[in-house]
Amino acid sequence: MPRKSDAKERLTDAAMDLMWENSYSGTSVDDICEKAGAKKGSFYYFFKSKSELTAAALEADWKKKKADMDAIFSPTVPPLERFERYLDCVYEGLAERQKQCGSILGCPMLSIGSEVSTQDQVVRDTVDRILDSKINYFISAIRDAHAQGVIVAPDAEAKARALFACYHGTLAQARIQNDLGLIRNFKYVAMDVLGAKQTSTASA
Amino acid sequence: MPRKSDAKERLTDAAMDLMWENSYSGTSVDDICEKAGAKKGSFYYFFKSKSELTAAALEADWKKKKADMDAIFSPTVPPLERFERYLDCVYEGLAERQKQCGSILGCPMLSIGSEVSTQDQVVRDTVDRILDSKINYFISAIRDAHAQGVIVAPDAEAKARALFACYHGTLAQARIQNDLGLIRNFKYVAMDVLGAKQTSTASA
DNA sequence: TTAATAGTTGACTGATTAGTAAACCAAAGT
DNA sequence: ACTTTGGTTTACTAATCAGTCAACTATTAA
Repeated sequence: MPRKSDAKERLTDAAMDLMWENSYSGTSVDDICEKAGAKKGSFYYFFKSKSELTAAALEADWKKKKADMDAIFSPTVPPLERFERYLDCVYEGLAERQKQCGSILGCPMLSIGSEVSTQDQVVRDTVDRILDSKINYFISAIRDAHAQGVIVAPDAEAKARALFACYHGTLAQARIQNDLGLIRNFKYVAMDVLGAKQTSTASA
Repeated sequence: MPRKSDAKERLTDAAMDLMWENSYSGTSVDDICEKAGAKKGSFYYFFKSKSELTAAALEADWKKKKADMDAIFSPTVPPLERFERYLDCVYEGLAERQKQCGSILGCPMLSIGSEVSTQDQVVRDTVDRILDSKINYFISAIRDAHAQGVIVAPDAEAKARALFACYHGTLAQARIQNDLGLIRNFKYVAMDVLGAKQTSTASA
């Protein structure tokens, strides 16, 4: 067997990075190749189109994040604390990224998904499926919280969808206004939406 | 004075239409010109760049919508009913548009704003300002509702921001999933987020 | 009627776009 | 040593991109 390469991973990483910061249409194959330190020939050796690379990049990104989510949303941690930890984690990540590029970037899944939804069925389906996986963390945490009587949410799925929407809307606004404070504050908004009595972290 | 033209308006209309359905980067000046029935020379006679045209298009779009919002959020209508009417109106608009192009398009301000935020300061500022105007309708409706004792929201602005985020998040998800039902259902989610006891329209 | 004004047109850059194809190269198995 | 496998590289399309410019034309006020 001949030499093996990590160029494929470098390409998906570069793609995620650029598309997160800019956008799908605003990121060219040449940009991706340059950032990945690969030539265009290599790009099309691994992927048959920009669309397919994007789907692969989103998938790879999710795979990494999923591991963290599994830990954060572990049934061993109290349900409302799962949200607190998750939101802290998101905050940290976005704050870190802001230091590098100067901007709050929001949720790549939502930005990219929203952009391509009318134009690229392959990418859209990928995003759709990933978001669907993601919301399940919310649903079971809410179900557990309800079962433990710490919130009232007979329809856990509906509540999860509301929170999910609120979360994504906040990230989008934080991106537009480049305001990290919106995300910092969201922990309290989330508890309010969930109808939780104030927990360890006090609200304003 | 020589002949006067409506080409400028045709161009901003076409731009909004295309960018709403697709995206900023995904919409070319040539596309806009073709849809508007104008030549590129005319485009650059009226606007000095694609970026400036976009800002003008968003501004013109907002000017039209603002008139409707003023009517819907009139202090003469009961505060919670303002939201119901507004959300019905949004629903109608998106459903209509879906018939034409087959897709739920969400909120153009948010999609475009989110896309260009890291790349185009002129457009970003425009979006930022418009969103800021828009949230004021929410704030005063919530303030009125609180004053009338129909909801409990001592911090009207915070509540408005939460609802605003939830609203935008829902529109974005509806776009990604191409699911009008999310918007249909949002009226009830909104009332829940506001903490309103069930009004005329019953919830699920 | 004429000249200034307001807008239109088409032909043109030069850069960038996604994608292709063939030559090339390095390692590992035989 | 040599061939197969897995990957890289260079050079290339043909289309599209934002933006320019000079020539043209329709209107109207004087």
